[in-house]
Amino acid sequence: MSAKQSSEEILSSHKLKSTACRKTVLNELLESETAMTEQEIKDVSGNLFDRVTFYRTLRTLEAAGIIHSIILDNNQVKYAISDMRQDTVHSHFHCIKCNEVQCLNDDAIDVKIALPPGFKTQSLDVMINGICNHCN
Amino acid sequence: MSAKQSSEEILSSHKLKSTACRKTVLNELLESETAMTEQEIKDVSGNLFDRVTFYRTLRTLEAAGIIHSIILDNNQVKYAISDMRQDTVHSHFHCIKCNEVQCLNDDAIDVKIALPPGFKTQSLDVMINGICNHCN
DNA sequence: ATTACTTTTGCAACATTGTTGCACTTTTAT
DNA sequence: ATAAAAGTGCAACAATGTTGCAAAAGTAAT
Ligand SMILES: [Mn+2]
Ligand SMILES: [Mn+2]
Ligand SMILES: [Zn+2]
Ligand SMILES: [Zn+2]
Repeated sequence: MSAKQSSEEILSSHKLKSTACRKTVLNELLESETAMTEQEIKDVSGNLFDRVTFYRTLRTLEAAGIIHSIILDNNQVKYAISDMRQDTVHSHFHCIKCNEVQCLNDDAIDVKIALPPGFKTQSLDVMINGICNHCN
Repeated sequence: MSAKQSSEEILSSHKLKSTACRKTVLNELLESETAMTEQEIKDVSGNLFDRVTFYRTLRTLEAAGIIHSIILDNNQVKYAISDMRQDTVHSHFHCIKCNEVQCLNDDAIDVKIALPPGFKTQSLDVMINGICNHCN
């Protein structure tokens, strides 16, 4: 809610050390309108770090709940900043033309489930594939 | 619909050659209640084929629309037989306890979407994570 | 500022999976 | 049975995931 936090603030509020790689990744994701692949983040930030460091940074940020990963049909993995609220349903839009992915406002989606007896829902992911506003 | 087709019938109806690997994969998936990983199919069928052949077989069957792949959070890929009807929305249940995945009857799910202007939906995937009837 | 402690990083190394080219084998239609 | 078309196994390489370990950097106390 309210003003956008800085990467430093985010890291310290999660009790994570403020390191160059973490700040870089966070800054790129904070600026980006859409979810980014590891490679895309590396490309725009200048490939400054070892790939293992990058890998571990993404794992750390994800484990802390700061970012989340989105897996696409084509096995591509994209990352996006998580907003604070932990909804049961989270949804993404994937443009089949430009391949961009963006998190959707969760109350844009209303899902009703009628599961067979014995099944219990815990969380719900929705992936909408289609054409985005830019490509339309 | 109605009686279950044999793997040979399925293959010929899609104008695909009837080969040992394809029949094996199809038979395993036809028998299975739940979606299977490539490794699981190999394991139960005795690892008779080269991994490249297996890989290509899965691609071929998927391209033909005979099977479809389901990608999980943990980057695992599972495969399941596709039924004939091509619905816009397809949903899966993923048990977080036993890791089994199954296709859901699509009319068990009702999704209402309110996308921002300019966005057009083409297809919709729903992944329900929870506890399955066996693990409950 | 220096020190001591904790965490992160880079590098090597290895596993798994995806992917292609090519020669050989199998399937399918004549 | 023969020939054309398609599939298979193998080698080879790319991309990604994953761990151990010693060096480097961050953090907090002196
Ligand atoms: Mn998201
Ligand atoms: Mn399915
Ligand atoms: Zn687009
Ligand atoms: Zn289960």
